[in-house]
Amino acid sequence: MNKRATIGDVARIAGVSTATVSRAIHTPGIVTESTRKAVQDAIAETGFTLNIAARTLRQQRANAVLVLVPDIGNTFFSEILAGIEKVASAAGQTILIGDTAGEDRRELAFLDYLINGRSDGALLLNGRLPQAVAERIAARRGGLAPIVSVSEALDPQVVPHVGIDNRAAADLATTYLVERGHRVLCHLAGPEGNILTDQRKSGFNDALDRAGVPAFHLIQGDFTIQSGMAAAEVLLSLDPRPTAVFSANDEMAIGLIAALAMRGVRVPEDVSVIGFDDISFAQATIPPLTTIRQPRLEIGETAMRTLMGLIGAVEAPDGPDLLEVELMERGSVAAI
Amino acid sequence: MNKRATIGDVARIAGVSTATVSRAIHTPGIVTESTRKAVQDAIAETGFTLNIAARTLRQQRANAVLVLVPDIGNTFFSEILAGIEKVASAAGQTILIGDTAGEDRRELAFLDYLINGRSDGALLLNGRLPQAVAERIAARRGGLAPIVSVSEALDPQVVPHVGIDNRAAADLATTYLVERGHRVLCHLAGPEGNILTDQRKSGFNDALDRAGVPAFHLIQGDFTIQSGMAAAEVLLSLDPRPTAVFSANDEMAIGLIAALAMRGVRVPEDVSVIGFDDISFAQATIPPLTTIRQPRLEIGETAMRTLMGLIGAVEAPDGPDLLEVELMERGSVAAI
DNA sequence: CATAGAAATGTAATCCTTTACATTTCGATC
DNA sequence: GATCGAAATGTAAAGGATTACATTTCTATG
Repeated sequence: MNKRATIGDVARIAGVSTATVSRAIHTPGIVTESTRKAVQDAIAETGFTLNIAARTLRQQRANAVLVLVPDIGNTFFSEILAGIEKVASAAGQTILIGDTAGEDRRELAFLDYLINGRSDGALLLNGRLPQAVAERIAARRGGLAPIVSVSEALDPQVVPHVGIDNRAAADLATTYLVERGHRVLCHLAGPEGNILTDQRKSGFNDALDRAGVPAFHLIQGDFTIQSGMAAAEVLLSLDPRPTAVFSANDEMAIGLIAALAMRGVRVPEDVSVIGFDDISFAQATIPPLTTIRQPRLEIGETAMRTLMGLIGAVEAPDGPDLLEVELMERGSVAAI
Repeated sequence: MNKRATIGDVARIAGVSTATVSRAIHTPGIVTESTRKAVQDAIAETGFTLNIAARTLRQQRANAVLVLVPDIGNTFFSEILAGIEKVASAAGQTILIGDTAGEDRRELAFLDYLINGRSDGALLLNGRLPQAVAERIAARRGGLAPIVSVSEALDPQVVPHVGIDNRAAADLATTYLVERGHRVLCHLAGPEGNILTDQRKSGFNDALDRAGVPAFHLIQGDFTIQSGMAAAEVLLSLDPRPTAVFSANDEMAIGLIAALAMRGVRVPEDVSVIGFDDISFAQATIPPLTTIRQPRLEIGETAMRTLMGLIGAVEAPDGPDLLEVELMERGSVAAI
């Protein structure tokens, strides 16, 4: 490949100045038709592409946003990412995906992108904002930091948030079980210290309180298939034995159902299971998993729009930042 | 947030030149101990971070590589990405993940990163190299283009490739079925025109040829859960009815097993199923899925190392570029 | 102590684009 | 055709780091 063409090369060939080339590219409306044509031809001839680094340096704006994901392998995040990308690419923004793998060190390394000019803003799907960054935000004068938390809220919530009402959604799931006659319930919860765990747990409790159902159990998981499988044994040892389980996510529900099947316990005949998220594998369990669907695509889209509003790329959207969930009735819950 | 500190601010405070600051940061060995200390203090005082755009512009190198994924939601890719990231971050390289969503337009937009200076190289997980880019590579004089195809090979293979021997792995899976007495086999294949489909199909055929097993069926899927579910009906209508199915990936196998269960067909008693990939959900099917495990983490690591060799960031690794698979015996295949 | 050579540091050019400001060109109007 | 205002274009500075080359400082040796 030859040396890359610069805007200067294009200018020379088109017989105009570099300023005009830049204008012909970005604001074609303000140059003469013939100039535009000449520049276009010169670009085609040279195969010119804008040097992004030079633009970023000059504009002091990267036109890129960072998306921090705790685990890119978690299918739950993928559709949110799709929503983010959809809005981003339509707005000419690049997204940089950072997989923190749950490590603080990596979180910080990625959030550095905010100050080293690599990105203009960040979307946090990891439910955490390192102390150092939070302080920086607090110290910031004028305007919100260009950060939006998505799906998993922050505590304290120092930046805008887009997601669902987890408490209400958990209440919905639990009430669904209660309405079908279940009186001994179990909640397969997420890891301790996680805000989603707390919110869903509290929705579960609220629903039982309201229904006047006193007996329930809690099993602590960590959102993985494995922990769902491990929960099966605990569940079967419970007394009184629960007739229904509300799992805080689908992965654990899927693991639980598989482990129960291995032990000869039938779902939903012996025990009903309802999940949370509606990941794609939820429809391929045996039986298909009844679960709470999160509007993931929409969450991603809304979050990205909100962030762009913060950055000033577009005016802030006025839609809701808590989106509606949907209960997907499939085959894993039976009435008693 | 105050105006960002530049290397000039640091230099002034430390009482040295910008050149020395740069050296203190990148090659601390060549500055005096006291100078290094002064610079470090000044950096701490100002909260200075390198402006990446300026560095990229000056060095003509982005220290970033593009990873093109057809669908980030596919769990298969996540662990490969983890391997890539592991090697990348250890080498100070940033990875830019591009989800092409199978769209040519997006592929091209992302590959533009190679020429607009946003990335120094690309890892292709999508099995495709747009014609325009292939031509550019062919026209390139001196050295290989900084592109490596991963997992899914290119046709023609114009750049280095890292993955597994798909033909041999499919042969392994099929032979496993034959050895367990199955004589009427079915291959649930991937989408037409996909190189993985062809390679796995040919491994399936080879194994049957060698074993002298003539009867087999082919069902065309598209690697999705849905297509696996749809395959169940076709499978049951086949005559003679296959006793075992080799699915070209786990998603389809999982869909197939679920759909068979709905129809009251038992796995593995009535029909055996073997998958391919060993995604995390493979251990939570009922029964747990016997499958071919790809060393995804290792594939990602090797690919990234190979790419860095091409870029010149490190010397090229001399390891194999076709890695070993492993047959995971679980519960979905029975002997006849 | 003079001096050579090595080590440390400094100076200033360079990477490429955008954009404020200056200048030219054009068309319309009197 | 002179003049004015608008439209189009040009000039050159700025953005922040790296690095080739130049210079200074240090160390060791005769």
